[in-house]
Amino acid sequence: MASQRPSRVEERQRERRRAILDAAISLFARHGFAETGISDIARAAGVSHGTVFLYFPSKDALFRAAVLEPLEEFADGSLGVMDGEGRPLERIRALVGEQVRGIAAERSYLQMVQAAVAQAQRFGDLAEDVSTVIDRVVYRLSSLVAEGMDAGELAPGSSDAVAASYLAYLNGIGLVILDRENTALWEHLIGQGLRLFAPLKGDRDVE
Amino acid sequence: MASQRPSRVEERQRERRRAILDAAISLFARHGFAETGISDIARAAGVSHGTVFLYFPSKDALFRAAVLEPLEEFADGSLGVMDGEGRPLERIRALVGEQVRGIAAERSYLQMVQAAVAQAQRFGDLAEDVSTVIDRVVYRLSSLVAEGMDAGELAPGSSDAVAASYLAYLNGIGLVILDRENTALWEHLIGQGLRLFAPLKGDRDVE
Amino acid sequence: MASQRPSRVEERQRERRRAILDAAISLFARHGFAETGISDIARAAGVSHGTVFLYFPSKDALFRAAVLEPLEEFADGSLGVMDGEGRPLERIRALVGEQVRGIAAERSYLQMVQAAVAQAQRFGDLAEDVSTVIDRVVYRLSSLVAEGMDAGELAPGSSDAVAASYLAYLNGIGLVILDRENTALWEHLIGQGLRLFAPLKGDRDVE
Amino acid sequence: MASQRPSRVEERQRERRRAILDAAISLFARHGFAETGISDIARAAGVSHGTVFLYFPSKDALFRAAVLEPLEEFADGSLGVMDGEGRPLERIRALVGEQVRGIAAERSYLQMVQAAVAQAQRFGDLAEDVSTVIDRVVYRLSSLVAEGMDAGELAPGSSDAVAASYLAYLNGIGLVILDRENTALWEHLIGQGLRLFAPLKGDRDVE
DNA sequence: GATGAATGAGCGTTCATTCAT
DNA sequence: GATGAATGAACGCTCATTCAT
Repeated sequence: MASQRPSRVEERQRERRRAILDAAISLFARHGFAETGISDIARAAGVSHGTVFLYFPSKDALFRAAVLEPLEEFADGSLGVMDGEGRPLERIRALVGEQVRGIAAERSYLQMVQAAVAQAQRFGDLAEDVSTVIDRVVYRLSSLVAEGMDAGELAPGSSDAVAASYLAYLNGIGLVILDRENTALWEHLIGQGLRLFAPLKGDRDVE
Repeated sequence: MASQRPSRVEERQRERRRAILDAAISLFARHGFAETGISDIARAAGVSHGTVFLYFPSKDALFRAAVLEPLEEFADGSLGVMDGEGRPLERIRALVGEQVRGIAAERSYLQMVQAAVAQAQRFGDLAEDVSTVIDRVVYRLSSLVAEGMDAGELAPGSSDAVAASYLAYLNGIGLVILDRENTALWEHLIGQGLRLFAPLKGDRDVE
Repeated sequence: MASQRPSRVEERQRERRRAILDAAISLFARHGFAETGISDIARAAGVSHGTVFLYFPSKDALFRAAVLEPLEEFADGSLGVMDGEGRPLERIRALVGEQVRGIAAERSYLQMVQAAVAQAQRFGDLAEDVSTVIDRVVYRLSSLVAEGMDAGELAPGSSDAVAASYLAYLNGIGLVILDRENTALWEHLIGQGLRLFAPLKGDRDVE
Repeated sequence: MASQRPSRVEERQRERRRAILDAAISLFARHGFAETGISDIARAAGVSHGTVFLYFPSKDALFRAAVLEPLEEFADGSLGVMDGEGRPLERIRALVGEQVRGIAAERSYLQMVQAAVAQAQRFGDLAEDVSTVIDRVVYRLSSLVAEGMDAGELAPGSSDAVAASYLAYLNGIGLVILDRENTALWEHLIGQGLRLFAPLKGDRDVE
């Protein structure tokens, strides 16, 4: 069947789509939607600007894909960590450490997502779709937090609020802490992130 | 003297400038810089588009004012609370409560500031000026936190990291918590914000 | 009668009109019609831009006056020389010497007149009026040349063509000889101008 | 090879460039730089106004080309005649006859060149480039005149001044003699032009 | 009479999108 | 499928002109 072994043509097409999308993510993120031209993206992807429209029906659709695809990868990665092994607090520590360290490199991408959400009307369902993806992560995190509370590893409280506040914190540091090189600071920020989960004394072997 | 009582003309001009600036803040914040036309702002302010250029020399300058002027008000308010009376933790509690409750209404404004900072090159000194204003607040907060640590009200640690993480958190919840109506959640978010300061047991009479 | 002794107000008004017109001549000549703003003229004349419209009904009308008034002075001066005393060739020599030396300073004014004539449709009757003034000079010069021919001072021929060619030459050197400082060249240009009149041998005591 | 025979596309592009440039020359010359809109040129050339910017990067660049390209053709033609065969005076006669007859059709083009030179600061190097092209012609003419003087065909004097005065005269008649139809006058103007070279008696078989 | 704030038509230029090749 | 020439809507900004003060 054609669907089983992708022909060389299909492969080439996937590559081109990927090249265009990667260029779009990088440029939209760094310069914003309006300040990025289709021609800039085409040049960065090594195709003619006409070709971009073969793979994406409009600039808006390309932006949509540039926002959603990395977000889904982020969500999948996070769910993977949370579904991993170990006691709840261990998994939370792993999650926070990985995400805080990772977020420092993503300021411009985060900014693009914010812009997309901020202009919900302009970009149609995009904001909703972003929320859906993020909610999946928050929801899973909330249940992990609840587990930790039940196990006596975390101070009791609203697991939903804890999960939401952590996601907000993660975004916040990614967006406003501009000093990317100060690694001591970023290690402190991991500890600060953990404080939002209020781990109980006995477990405090870190920070 | 003429300089003591502003003439009717001067008053009218101040009003118009204000109307234009308010319209600009609202529209830039909701739709972004590039997606907002001078004509849109003029229409919203009830003036002709030519008039906008009587009050601001360019779209960039208007954007600059739209970003900086509210930011300075925010900074002044925050410094006022931190310089108030009471023990350090009391003042921190007052600050967090006020700011978290206030930030819910400012998502789109925050988004505009983020956009300005994200495109530092595009907007020249604006990003720097934003940082300068914010740093004033962070710096003051850091010294207040240090005071609290010394007084034994807060767990010891890096007061700079605490201050920075709180500002990031504040931004983060403003930007990503879209559910503005859920007041129970927002009250929880105040508590979560306080956790970043790690107040010591004895003082925990709230939440 | 009011018309006999101009009141102080009327005098002031004449002065202002003059100041505006002088500024307009200078600026239109140096920068062209479209590149000169009413505000530039007002500033140079020391009045507000609104005042310009009290003295001239429109920018076009101001341009018209800026072109015609100096032209009329030029014509009056030329006619004065031609109506002076002496034999025809003497008067022609005086005219050429004076005009060639004078034209070097008027390049930008000449350019403005050319622009006005070139855009006849745009500036309504202005081109016609310019022609009328110039024709008065050419006509008088032609009759002076005819006199000189009859007197045997100039080679016989079409006095109209001689007069027209001289006026064209005068304009031409004013417009294209950019080297204003080279006085030796300009003295030669006087001699070249006289050649257009073909003075007969016996009279050649100059150059 | 593709490079040998221009493809249909290349041909079409050359045509379009030509159409735009011709329209620009005509309109800039008749209405001036500022008074001519890109849209006017596009309409006259039968393309959309966006297309103009595919062929010329800016209005200024288009103006530059509109001024320089015909000037270079004029210079090449003139040099061709001066480098031709025959004794110096014969070649000068040929040059004057051809150029005077030709200049009658070029008033508006000349006016455009004048405007460009007059606003040297505005148009940057354009004025310089115009001078460079014209100087080539003046320089060659001066050496031809010197040849004629040495050969005893022309009255002795400053060959530079003669060449400069002739070029000025040519410009002058092109600009100020508006009566394009009066062919008798134009024939006289050829004779007047020759007078600037002061051909010596023996050769005077014309006029 | 003199001012300058206000207007809005019009400009040069960009760029997403279409389509003939 | 891939290209890039062509289009035209939309933008920021200027400035002649009007008119309330």
